[in-house]
Amino acid sequence: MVDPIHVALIDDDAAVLDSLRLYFARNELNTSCFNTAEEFLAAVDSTQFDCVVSDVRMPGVSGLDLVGHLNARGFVRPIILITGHGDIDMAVAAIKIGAFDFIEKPFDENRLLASIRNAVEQGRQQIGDVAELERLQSRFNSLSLRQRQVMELAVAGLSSKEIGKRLNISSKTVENHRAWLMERIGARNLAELVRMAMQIQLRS
Amino acid sequence: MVDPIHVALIDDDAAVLDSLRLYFARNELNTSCFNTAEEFLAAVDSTQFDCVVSDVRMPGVSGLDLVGHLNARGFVRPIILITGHGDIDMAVAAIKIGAFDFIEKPFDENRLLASIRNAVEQGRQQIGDVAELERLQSRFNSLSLRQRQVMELAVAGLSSKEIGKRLNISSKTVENHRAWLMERIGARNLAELVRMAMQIQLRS
DNA sequence: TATCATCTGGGTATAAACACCCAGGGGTAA
DNA sequence: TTACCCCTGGGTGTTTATACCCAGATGATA
Repeated sequence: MVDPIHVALIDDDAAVLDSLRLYFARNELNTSCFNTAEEFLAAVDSTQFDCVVSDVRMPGVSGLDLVGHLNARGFVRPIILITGHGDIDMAVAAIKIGAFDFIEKPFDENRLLASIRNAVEQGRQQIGDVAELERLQSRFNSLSLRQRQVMELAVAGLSSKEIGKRLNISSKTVENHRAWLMERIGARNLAELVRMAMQIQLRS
Repeated sequence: MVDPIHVALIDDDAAVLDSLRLYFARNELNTSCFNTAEEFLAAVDSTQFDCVVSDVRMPGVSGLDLVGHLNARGFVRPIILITGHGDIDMAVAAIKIGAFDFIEKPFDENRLLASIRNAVEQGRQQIGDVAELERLQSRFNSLSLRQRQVMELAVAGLSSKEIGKRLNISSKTVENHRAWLMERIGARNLAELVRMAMQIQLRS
């Protein structure tokens, strides 16, 4: 068996919430229900969800707004939007800003279930990449200011001597920083360091 | 003034074709019309378009299929789909496979025009990147087999000595290849070489 | 045939990277 | 005060990289 799937379900209509939760439960989905996007946003950091299913039309923060907020927070789990009164423009806007799917009510419950399973499968793949990247980012963040400066210039292709001139320190000191930062960030050679810098989108 | 915009317009309905061409002409858009996606696909390599506007429902290759075909060919210009009988699922599918926009008929012609201008602006930006990348790719392709092999291993972080062991040649020969390929591909140091390798997605 | 690119390997010298070591000064927190 | 981390700079020796030079063998092409 795979890991249990945990779905965040958001809808201001309690009847929809109940009915979908029941359906999800029958299909081995673990569900957390929220009446508003705000409630969900308050809880999202403290719980691990595999997928978000949200209504579009809700008082306050709409489903579309929710996608924007989650993007801004760096929330990488897939978001499926459902709506009873959606139009094509809305659907296009939703997908463009990164919603995983946009489904019109009334819908075949199996259609939603299939989309969720799809979303979770794809989402879990990229979760691994994101986690890897976050570990890298935290290693980078643990570098001292000087080490970061030296890294940026080294990655730009400058020699220790050139870096020393830029930073007004001796090339020897640069070599020291260089060795320390390579060890800290876990790069075994310059090529690895450059790849790491590109992955965290290090810009001068 | 900016460069004139050249739009490829595809629809099996001659009336739509004529009416849109007129409207485009009045708005300083250069238009090439096609009755089928097949006709367009036959002409696409010999002409430079800034943007594609295509109907979805057409005999033969549909607008959705067209997006797939163009993606497969590496065609990077934005594609706007228009349709008279579209539904949300279709719109979602279109955007997911990379269509720039999906507009329902009847539509406000200004809405289409705005989307085209948007598309062209965004498209032209990435065209520059793509052209740059193609120049890089062609420089890489001009490398000899040995040079490519040495580049791959150098980019992986191996020293000339290690590369020599892998390829069963002397480290001295590797150094020669290394210098030659750096000059050819235009890399001034290892860091640049690694970045180039990542851009062309060089895999071992 | 002659030329050109490529692959091969060497020589030689300088520059740079790398791996260790050392120590003083400064700030911060237990 | 002590301990810790950071920045600074140096010493020393080894390993690589880089930049030139050289030339023979090979294969394709004009």
